[in-house]
Amino acid sequence: MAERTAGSIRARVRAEMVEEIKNAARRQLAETGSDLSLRAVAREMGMVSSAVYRYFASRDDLLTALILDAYNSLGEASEVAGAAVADRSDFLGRWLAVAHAVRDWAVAQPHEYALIYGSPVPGYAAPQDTVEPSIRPVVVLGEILNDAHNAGALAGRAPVPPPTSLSAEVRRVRDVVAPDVGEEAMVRALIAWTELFGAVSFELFGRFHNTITDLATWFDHQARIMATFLGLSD
Amino acid sequence: MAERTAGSIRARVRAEMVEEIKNAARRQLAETGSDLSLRAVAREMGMVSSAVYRYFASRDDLLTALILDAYNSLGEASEVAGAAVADRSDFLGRWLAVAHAVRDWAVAQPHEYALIYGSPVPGYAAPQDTVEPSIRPVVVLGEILNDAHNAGALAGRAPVPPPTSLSAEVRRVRDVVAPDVGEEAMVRALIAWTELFGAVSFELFGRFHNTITDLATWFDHQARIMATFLGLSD
DNA sequence: TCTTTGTCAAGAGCACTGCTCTCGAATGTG
DNA sequence: CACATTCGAGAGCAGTGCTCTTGACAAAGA
Repeated sequence: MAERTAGSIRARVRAEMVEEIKNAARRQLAETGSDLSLRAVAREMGMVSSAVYRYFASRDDLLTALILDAYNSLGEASEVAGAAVADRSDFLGRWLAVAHAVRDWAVAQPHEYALIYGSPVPGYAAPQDTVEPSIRPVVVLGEILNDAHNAGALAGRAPVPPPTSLSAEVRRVRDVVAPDVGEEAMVRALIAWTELFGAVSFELFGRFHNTITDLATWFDHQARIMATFLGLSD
Repeated sequence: MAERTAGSIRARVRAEMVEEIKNAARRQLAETGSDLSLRAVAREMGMVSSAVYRYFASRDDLLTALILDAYNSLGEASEVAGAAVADRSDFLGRWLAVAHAVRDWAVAQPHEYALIYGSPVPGYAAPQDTVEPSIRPVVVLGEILNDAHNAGALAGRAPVPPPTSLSAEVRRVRDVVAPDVGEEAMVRALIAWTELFGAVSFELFGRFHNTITDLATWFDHQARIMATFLGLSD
């Protein structure tokens, strides 16, 4: 059995090695465009391919590690951006900050975004570990909504109650993410979340090619309109 | 030079062969999950791998053919669904019909949906030929919007004009897709389009796993709310 | 009818991939 | 110091996309 003593030198070197391999993999992913070759990673590190298997049991394992890192990186970016807005009652500002943070992160590392929000990799099943980090941006958005509601700043729109078969599930999400808001607001939030990531995906995957070129301005405009839809504006 | 006489026997056999290969590829794509192997396709057809290259110059070529077919298949499904609504002035009904057609198509052939709306394939650049078939669903949606506008059924919402740097591009899209509507309505349409495909992607790529289970009902509910957002509902 | 011409499938082969196994060498711990 | 563990290297297997050559076959021309 491996001892893996916490502070041991071996363990530290090993951790560094793992980090280096992941970095090389990320670099390769960015260069070749979503095509990750274990052998090429090994080559770049000046080692033989079989040596990499000392650190990752399989290519999928390495990919999973990258995916987890990406989720956490995006999650942290969202949280930082959301917390950076000084005026906590500027709910529109907070929403825009987080939305832009998500887009900026995705534009900066498109391949990692594709890794977590593109089509799932063949044969790859997301382990349970990815669930918690994957909802971090959603939690941030939920907090804003909840705060706005409690401040009475969530404009009441004509309520369209979800059909009974959905009601329970929507409420369960609500309880986790924005416990104080109504069902109907939670539905709108889910829609806004869908639209946000739809917009980022469309931009990154070239869906707006030759249609809209000033993508940053478009994203901002569209995020503001979605804020109104949410009931957040002014 | 190849003669390729239109009705020649050789040409007909060849066309059938191409179709058979594509079908085998689609079948394999559905089974293995987005992992297309030319050799496996050849194996399934009882021929050797090199023979396939008589019909497709490369694996990417075969993939491109599948992508083009998928675009046209989805486009036709949208058009048929849109045309099937007898009451042409039931704009909400028409919108819902097309939206559901898109989702139904995607759910029925998830791998082909992933092919065209997932992360772009490594190193693969969409040829110009894919542009026209890829906007067919958008054209259908634009028509509904245009008809609704001309019938005075497009509820006027507080106009949020796009910033000047976007205005020209939005108007250019408008002129192609729904020439009679205002800029602000066109923006809402683009957002609704984004949300629609975001919703389908979220469902197919498992983003709602363990969150919302009655996905068909959710999609319908959410499409109705987006219709209100568009200004379509009654 | 015989010959030419183009098309086709097959097979071998190249460079690449993920992955396994074995074998020495280096290394930290008792 | 000796032992046990960990590591990197190398060979090797089965798979991949793709190329090139070879021989069979069928459609058109003399």
